[in-house]
Amino acid sequence: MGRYYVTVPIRCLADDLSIVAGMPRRPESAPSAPRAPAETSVVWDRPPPAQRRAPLRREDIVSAAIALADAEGLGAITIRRLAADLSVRPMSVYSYAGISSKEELFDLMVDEVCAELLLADVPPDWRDGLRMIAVRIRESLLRHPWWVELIGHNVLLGPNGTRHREQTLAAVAGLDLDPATKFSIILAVETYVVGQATYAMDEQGSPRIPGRSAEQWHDSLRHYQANLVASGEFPHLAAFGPAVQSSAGDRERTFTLGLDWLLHGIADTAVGT
Amino acid sequence: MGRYYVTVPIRCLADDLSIVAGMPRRPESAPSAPRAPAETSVVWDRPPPAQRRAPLRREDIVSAAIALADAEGLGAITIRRLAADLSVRPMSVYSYAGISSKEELFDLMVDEVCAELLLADVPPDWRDGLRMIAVRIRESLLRHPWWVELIGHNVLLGPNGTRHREQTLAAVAGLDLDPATKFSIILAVETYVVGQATYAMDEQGSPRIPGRSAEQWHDSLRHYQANLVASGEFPHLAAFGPAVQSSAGDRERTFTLGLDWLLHGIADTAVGT
DNA sequence: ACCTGAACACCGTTCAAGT
DNA sequence: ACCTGAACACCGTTCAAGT
Repeated sequence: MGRYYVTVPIRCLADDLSIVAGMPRRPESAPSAPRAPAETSVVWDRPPPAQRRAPLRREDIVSAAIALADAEGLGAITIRRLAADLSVRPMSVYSYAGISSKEELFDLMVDEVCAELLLADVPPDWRDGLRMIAVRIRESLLRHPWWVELIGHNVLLGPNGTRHREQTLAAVAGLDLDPATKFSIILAVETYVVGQATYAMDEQGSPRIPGRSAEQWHDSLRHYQANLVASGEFPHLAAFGPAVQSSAGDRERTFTLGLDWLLHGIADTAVGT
Repeated sequence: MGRYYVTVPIRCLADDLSIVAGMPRRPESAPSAPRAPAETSVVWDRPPPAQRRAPLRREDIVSAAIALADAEGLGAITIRRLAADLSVRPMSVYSYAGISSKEELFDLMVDEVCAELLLADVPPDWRDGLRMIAVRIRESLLRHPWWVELIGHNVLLGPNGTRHREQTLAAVAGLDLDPATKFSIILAVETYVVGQATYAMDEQGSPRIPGRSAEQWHDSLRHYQANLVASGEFPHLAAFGPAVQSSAGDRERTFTLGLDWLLHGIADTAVGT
């Protein structure tokens, strides 16, 4: 909780806080109480009716969903949980967000994150441009790990996703290549980034056995691996030692190395620069 | 249904069929009927009790789960559905598979798929080896699209996953580089493949609006994109035309191109060959 | 001891009823 | 017309009861 808050866009955070701070219309599900229990008290005893909050906007719901997914993972996103966070009934999430399924909420979340990818200026040099875009994507993926899970199923072609694609095309526009090859270049870079982020995910495995913690599970896995290596059937694995798990710094170094290799290969083979 | 059957390993298919062909112990949930309704008929009228099938083995359950996921997607995998397919009660899936959560079933499925990655011989040339491994991973990912969804969360370090890693390490063992760089090379190639497969997934989007088909949804998306392009705000996107969606052949060409770029970059920058 | 029926605490979504 | 309460048809998993 709060782990990613530092890096979440200010706007999202502000929206979310305003929601939390706003007077919830129905803090817990009071069984549709009558307007005012006039018989049981004097008016002065009763607090004034809560300021009827302005109706939820779609962006409020999307921001809250992103904050929830950042903090507790995609699995925590439930229409009912989201509704509770927003002090609203479940079905209101559908009507206020204007979605007709949970999947469409995910679409909105993905496109919102795509806004983080947009550059103020696209560098003139294609390598600088692609590198900058790649780094941006990586940062957003690490900031919103749930995006990795959605990226295969939730297309990136909402308004912000389209703007991002336009910028990526702009980055390679100057190259003297046919469109198909340009497109391959873009895809090669973007898929590389997505793959790196995907692999980075499995560091934070969820527990397999309900009672035990993720930490215990990782210990068991390490133990299992050590036994395998000790069997002697895995000489190359043994040569690498148990230092295979990597720190965040290692992962960034590996990412940069691979990106350089890829860009170098493109420059040398496709572009000829 | 049957869409991937051609490419599913023979063993899986055979296992699954034998299960289907085997006499289901309880075809539909008879409300725990008494052993033999002796009063209503003569023995000769009653069929002999179904041959008590040998207890399910873990591999039967895993094979059935893989076949189900191949045919209907990861979302179709439900303990209850799987139990029904195997003519068994839900809780029996847990006991016979020896799992303590659905997540562990996924772990077993992933490791089973890892067996498809193993090479009979690792080519001596590092580039040949990595290319062959990359192609193998890609083929398995396309054959089992659900694997893409699991790859971030379900570690690849079961018995078969470990064998696969050993082979990948063997492929680069001959290089005169420090272990960390070798590991970066492996990760760069594997993550590239995973990323390519991830992007290939979003061709087959699931429907967003319950009533409508996925086809209708894609049409709407195309229409939306066309409108965006028509607005004139996306000159580079417009220059590419609507031919952005790609055939399977295009995707394979893009994959191969990018893999060549990456391997070339590695050879030129890291290896110096 | 192994296995499992019934129950529990959830889901997303439908739909009829409210305003 | 917009909004939503209650209901429906599911989940994964617990746990006590069966064998």
